[in-house]
Amino acid sequence: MNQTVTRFAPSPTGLLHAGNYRTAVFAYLFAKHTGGKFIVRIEDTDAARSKPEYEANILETLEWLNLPADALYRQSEHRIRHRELLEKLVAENKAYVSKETPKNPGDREEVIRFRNPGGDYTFVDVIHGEIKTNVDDLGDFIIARSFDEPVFHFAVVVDDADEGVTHIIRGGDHISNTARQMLIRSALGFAEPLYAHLPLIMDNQHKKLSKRYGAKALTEYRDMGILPEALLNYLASLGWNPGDDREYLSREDLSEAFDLSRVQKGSAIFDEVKLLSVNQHWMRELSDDDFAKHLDVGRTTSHMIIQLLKERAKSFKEAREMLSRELKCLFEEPVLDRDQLVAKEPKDRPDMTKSALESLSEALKALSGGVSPEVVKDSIMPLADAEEAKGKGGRGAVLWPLRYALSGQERSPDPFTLISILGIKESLSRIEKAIAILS
RNA sequence: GGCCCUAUCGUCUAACGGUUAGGACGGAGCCUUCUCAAGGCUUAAAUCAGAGUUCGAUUCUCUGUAGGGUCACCA
Repeated sequence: MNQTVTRFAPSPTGLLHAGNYRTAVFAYLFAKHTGGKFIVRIEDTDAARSKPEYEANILETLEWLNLPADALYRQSEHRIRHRELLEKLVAENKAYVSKETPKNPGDREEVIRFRNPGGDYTFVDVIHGEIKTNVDDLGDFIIARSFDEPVFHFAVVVDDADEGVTHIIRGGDHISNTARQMLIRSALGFAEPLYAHLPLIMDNQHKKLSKRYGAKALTEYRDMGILPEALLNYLASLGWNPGDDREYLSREDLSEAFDLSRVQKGSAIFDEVKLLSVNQHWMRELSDDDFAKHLDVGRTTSHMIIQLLKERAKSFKEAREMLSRELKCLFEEPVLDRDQLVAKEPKDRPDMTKSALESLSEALKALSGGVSPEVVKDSIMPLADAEEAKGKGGRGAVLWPLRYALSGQERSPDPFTLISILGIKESLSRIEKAIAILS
């Protein structure tokens, strides 16, 4: 029968954070799961604070997350309708124009107040069950600053009804707004929608995520190289689970499995460490081509280098940093330090390190062209094992100088992989230079 | 402070009223290993407290406690 309609209704008064978009994710997934529509409505009734660049950022982020809206509205486009209904309420004596003494700059001398009948009200929240409130101390609250300037509570009710929203999925911080919106709704004679108030997302101080306390704009996550799949997956897992042990769900998996009945009641803390680990998972799912595209560095990156990055990096930002730090030696010749080059065991025997490098060099000369790490390993390990058998310094007596000669780094990928990536010729040249230092 | 919401490992969470309370991230240890990373194995870690209902409560009820949200001519 009637199709579900959900909406995401952000106000363009700042950059939005994970908490905001988590509600968008849930509203979107619920709509998709039920074969319904997902509406985005920009709540720009506060002309003074609304900014076009914030609206642009919201739309850009939604596109990046790939949460396409079936319809896009701006609340300001509905002024005429709002005015019409405001006048209707006043004509019916359900609201009235009230003389005021302005308290703050910008306050009007005349506003429109709702005639509050008072009493107890109960509504059924899809997630929390029955929630009851007493509406007496709300008084005759303001619903518009003038006939052309409705206030949030009024505009939301009208727009949700006009746009046919069936499920109002929003943050739990709106629970206390629900009663007054129900009052307006029923005065207007609109049908009652279903409410689903999501648990809030908290920062590590256990406070509601907010711009003020440093919550990141979602675009910052994009800029640090988090994949939209990862953010979507992680956001969906905050306050919801698929009912089985799956941790990594694609957009399709999520739309398929998402249901309001498994939404958590308690708030959740946003954990960037876990987000990073989810991101690593999705980075590894990428093809080499897509990985290189996201990596977005000038140089070409081979399959093997991408493998190294997939093993290590949890974000593309981190991957780029690795390319200019521990993996730098793949692209430029390292500067070697003599003391570092000499094997730790046996101690202070540069002569032995030198002869080890010389035998390695000989062994490598037997190879040519493109060699896999396995081939390199096969030709080199016997030398290392022989050293170990002699009991002088173990494999490290051979492998450490080798790896250091190639990388100039205390930490790096293993020497077999390095040789395979660098090629025999370049590797031999680096080993020669290391031998020269020891001579 | 009033009103409202919530309560399982550090974090995200699972568990028809009956489980050795499970998984994931993070931590620790071991294996692998010249280093780093990855991988494999193992491990520590939780039902907020107190009553009640019940043969039996993580689960239902009440009280307390704690945390959070909200109290605008913002949304």
